[in-house]
Amino acid sequence: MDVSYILDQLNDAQRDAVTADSPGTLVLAGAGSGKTRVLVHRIAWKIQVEGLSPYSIMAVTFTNKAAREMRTRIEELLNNNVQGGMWVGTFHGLAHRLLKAHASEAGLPDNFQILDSDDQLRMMKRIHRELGLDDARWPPRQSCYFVNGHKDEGRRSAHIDDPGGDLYLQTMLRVYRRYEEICQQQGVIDFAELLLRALELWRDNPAVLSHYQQRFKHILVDEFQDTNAVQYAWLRILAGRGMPITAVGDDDQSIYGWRGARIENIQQFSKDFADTRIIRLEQNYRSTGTILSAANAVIQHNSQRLGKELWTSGEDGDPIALFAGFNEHDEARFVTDRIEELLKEDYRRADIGILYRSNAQSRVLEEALIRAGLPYRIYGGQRFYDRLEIKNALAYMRLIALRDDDTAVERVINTPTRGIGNATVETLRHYARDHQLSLWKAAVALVQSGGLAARAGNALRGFLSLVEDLAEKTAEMPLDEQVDYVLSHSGILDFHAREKGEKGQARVENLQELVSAARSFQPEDPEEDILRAFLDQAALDAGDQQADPHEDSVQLMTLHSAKGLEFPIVFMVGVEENLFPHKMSMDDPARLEEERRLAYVGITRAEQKLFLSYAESRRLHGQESFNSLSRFVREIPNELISEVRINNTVSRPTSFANGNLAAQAAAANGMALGQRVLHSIFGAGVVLSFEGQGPSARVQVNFEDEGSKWLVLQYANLQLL
DNA sequence: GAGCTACGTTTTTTT
DNA sequence: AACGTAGCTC
Repeated sequence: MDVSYILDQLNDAQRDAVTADSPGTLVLAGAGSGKTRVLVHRIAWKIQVEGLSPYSIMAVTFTNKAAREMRTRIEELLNNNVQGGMWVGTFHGLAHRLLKAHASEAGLPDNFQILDSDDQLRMMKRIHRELGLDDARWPPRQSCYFVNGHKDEGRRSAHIDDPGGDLYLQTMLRVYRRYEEICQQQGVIDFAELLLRALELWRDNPAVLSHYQQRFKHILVDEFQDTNAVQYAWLRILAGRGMPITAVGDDDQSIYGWRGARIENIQQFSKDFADTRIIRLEQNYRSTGTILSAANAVIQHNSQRLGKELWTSGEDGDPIALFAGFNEHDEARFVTDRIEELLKEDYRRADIGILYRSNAQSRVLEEALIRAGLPYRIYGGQRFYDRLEIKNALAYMRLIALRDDDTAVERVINTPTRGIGNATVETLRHYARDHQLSLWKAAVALVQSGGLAARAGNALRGFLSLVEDLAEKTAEMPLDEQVDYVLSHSGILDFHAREKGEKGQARVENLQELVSAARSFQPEDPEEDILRAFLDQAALDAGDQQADPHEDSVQLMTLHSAKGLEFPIVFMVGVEENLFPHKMSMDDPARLEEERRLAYVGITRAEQKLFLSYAESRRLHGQESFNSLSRFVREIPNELISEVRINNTVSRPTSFANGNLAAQAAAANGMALGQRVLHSIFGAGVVLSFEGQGPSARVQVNFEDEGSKWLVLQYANLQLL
């Protein structure tokens, strides 16, 4: 068979990585070095050349998007559907699949449900109330961090040492225990639990483990630097007896340490998996030589690296542009001005990415883009399935599937309002706690025993029969009709329609969108209960975060969400000390290195042109701060950078450290930045910037009607207002 | 049950 | 600054 198509068009290192037959293979894939390509071609190689059955291959990713992309590209390359039976999915997705197949061995009910982060937080709030913890002193969110943090490290409450007299640990431990108890009682599991249970399933059931050890002949793991302790242990236990494993990752792009990812895993790999071969992909096909030199220079300042240097056979390209704005508005205006120029040069809006460290920075940029009439799209933000109205609707669906789901009961027992007030719910909670029952069972018991006032009892009975009725009437319906029926008969649709303003309208539209989602939903396994599959998907899949890719628009996102993407033009904004690196990360060397990796990720997103900008003064969270240029920019060699001046001429930077020079110069000339002034011809405006002194002193004024202009102070005759 | 006010929060995000 | 939430009142 001719398999040259698998190796054609690959460079030597890529070819090595695709064909390596070592038991352990660690591919250190630099940014833009063709990582996904190598993974996909390696799978094709295993199937077509080594003769592995797709059934015996497992490929793990972190996001559903990455999993989908891998599937599609395998399909394209192999030109048919030979991937049937292959396990391709996220860690969470595969763990879920495993637990469904072995629910009883894993100690779960057959119809267990997934608790997403929002559900988890609500559950935690209930536990705090039950344990009499004051939310002000004990924030429920912190308890979630505590529980998740320990689960990510593989520790259950029973594994945590006696905290002795430490009140904080004592309390957290009580919360953790109770949380575990309640989840078990209700048959719900959170995201971290999904992974931990899957690990324990294999650890404690040798027969189950051995089944999968015999089945799989090769494991491939994407973004290995993002694995946490439990994911790593899960892979180790499966591959334990010499199953070949390929890990692909980049230690320089590890940016999720704060949520449990352990960069050490990639360093540990060659020690834990026998005869590991390390292959480096260093040739970059994305960026210009200048951009790569900058990226290499920055990342070199990190210790603890496996070592890698990106190179390209392409052009050096343009220097990196650096702009110092007077404040964040000035910075935003620079960005939109530049975008308008670029659009005249044949770039499309979608070619442009604006990257920032924190979400709060987007607002000013958005305002500037709107003012300039530039369509934009923000990545990330709230998931479709996290919206209030959608969660309400899904809560009814969840109750149809599993009545014991307390989170769902709490959410909709009085939504829409049906006269079940707080007092009734509180009685219910007590009864449930005292009798170790779910809220649903407690409600049934209370209604039957008549232990409630007549009005409350009737209202509660109404809720119970509503849910029973929904379940009964929709049992035989196709999924979308079922959703539609639930929306209208639960009263949720009317409830949200009655909300005033555009909010209600938007919510109704989202609910209608939920019906369409149900209509086009295709379960992976047609045998499975479709409602359950739909609910699982809602919990595990973020849905399409980037709505409508058809409209040509500028792309805004955090540096974190930019990982894996690329743009011909990149603006990295807010490159200031305290913001980037973020001040929360500055005193810990390890976290500072993670910030630097984030800078590396940002720089390497750019294909042709990279713009860096910062604001000498920035208002954030209502606080004005004056920050100097980010150390990461100072780590880029000067000759790669050209400083952009406000009048759009370009020159070499004189000094980087002059954070507030303009303000000082202005003050020396009796002006202040931000000062309102009047010009005899141009009218009123605000002083934006200042430079020079004596007869050459120039001032930049943003006039209300004329826009911003540089004027020689001596001749401008400005009147202070 | 709606509307008001006071208060807390605000790094990064997936599953 | 801006937004969400909790708790209060009518």
